[in-house]
Amino acid sequence: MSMEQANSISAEQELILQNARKRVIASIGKNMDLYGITQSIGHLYGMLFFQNKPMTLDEMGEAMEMSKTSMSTGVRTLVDLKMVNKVWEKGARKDLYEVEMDWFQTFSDFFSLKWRKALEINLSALRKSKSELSHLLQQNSEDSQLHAIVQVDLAKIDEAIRYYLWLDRLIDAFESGDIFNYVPKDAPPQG
Amino acid sequence: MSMEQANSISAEQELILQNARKRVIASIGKNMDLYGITQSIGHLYGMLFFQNKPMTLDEMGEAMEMSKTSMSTGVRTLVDLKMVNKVWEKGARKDLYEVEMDWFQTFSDFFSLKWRKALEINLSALRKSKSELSHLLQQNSEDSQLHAIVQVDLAKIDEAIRYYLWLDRLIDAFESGDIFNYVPKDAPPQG
DNA sequence: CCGTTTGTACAGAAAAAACTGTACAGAATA
DNA sequence: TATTCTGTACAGTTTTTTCTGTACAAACGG
Repeated sequence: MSMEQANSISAEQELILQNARKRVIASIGKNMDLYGITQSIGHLYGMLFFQNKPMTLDEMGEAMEMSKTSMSTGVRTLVDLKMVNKVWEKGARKDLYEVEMDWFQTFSDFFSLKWRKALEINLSALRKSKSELSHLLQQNSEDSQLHAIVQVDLAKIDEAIRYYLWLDRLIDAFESGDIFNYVPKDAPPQG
Repeated sequence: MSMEQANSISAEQELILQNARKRVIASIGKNMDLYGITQSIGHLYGMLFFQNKPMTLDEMGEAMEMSKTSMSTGVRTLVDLKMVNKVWEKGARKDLYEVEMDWFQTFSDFFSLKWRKALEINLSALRKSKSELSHLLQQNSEDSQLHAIVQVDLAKIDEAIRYYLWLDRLIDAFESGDIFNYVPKDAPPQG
């Protein structure tokens, strides 16, 4: 993988710089699966992270030694996750992309997008099932045998709903930035 | 997938109950990829969730219509994530497993395990690279050309470290339970 | 309006992962 | 100790995902 760099520094210095970058890029790329992202897309992200100017698909393909098609799909995934932004430049023929450098924001956006979506789907299923089971009990209110069985499921469902409502408020705290009132961006002086 | 259930309720009632369960199980299974878990393991988890007693590998295999080998590896993944607990029962020949029903705990454990691990690896890489680049600057303190280039990378690395230190404290808040002081498990009465 | 250029859809190839059956080591039982 | 039983390692198969090259539609330039 070759990177843009003014050749105004010595080859030895360049090597040290590139090694320092490579270590971070590899580390980021490997751990990006937490975001549901492929290792190679994670690598692309890491590479973009150290780029000091927006990049085109062709440039990415060259840097990653991969096809432009892969860069297109990869960068779209990153844009969807708001980890990378499309940049507008006057009279630019090609699309340009750069990473969102505010990682606090990236973290919040990721949770808003992915976790909230999962939460909503699960909550919806839980409520629908809860409703059905409640109905079942209502319509057989004298059947204590049935009651005993269904009540166990209902209790589990209620507890699950309780958890998801909490998760919803947690994500709210991320979205609003309130979380930084509780856990400040910078550690308060210890004492 | 067949489930244990005393046949003390009518077939019609049984059907309603099973459908209510299936909906929730399918929903949970689908969204479990956020935990880096395969859909079928997610399905296994959901199935276990509605089981009212600990289960053996053979029972799981029958319920999931899958091989015991898959159950073995699947349940181990879930145990590693602390989503499922191994249960000891007097004189039981086979291993027994049941889901951890405290989802607040499950959430915290997941972040402790996965996110903290990623955090530590990345932080380590960042610090190593930071150290190397700082050295490089120190040893060429008069080279303003080099300084300009490396300083940009160092600024990015410092900001990334700042983010990870915050994430570390956030996970601390999950682990200690402090997070529930900020975002209570139950919504306070609105007003 | 015609000729380029750019990003992506799509189909096929390559790579990775999930799943299974067999075989076996270690634990439990007698 | 011998016997039975349970969980998992491993190799092979199937399924899924990733990646690429080609082809083309939309955008842009002249």
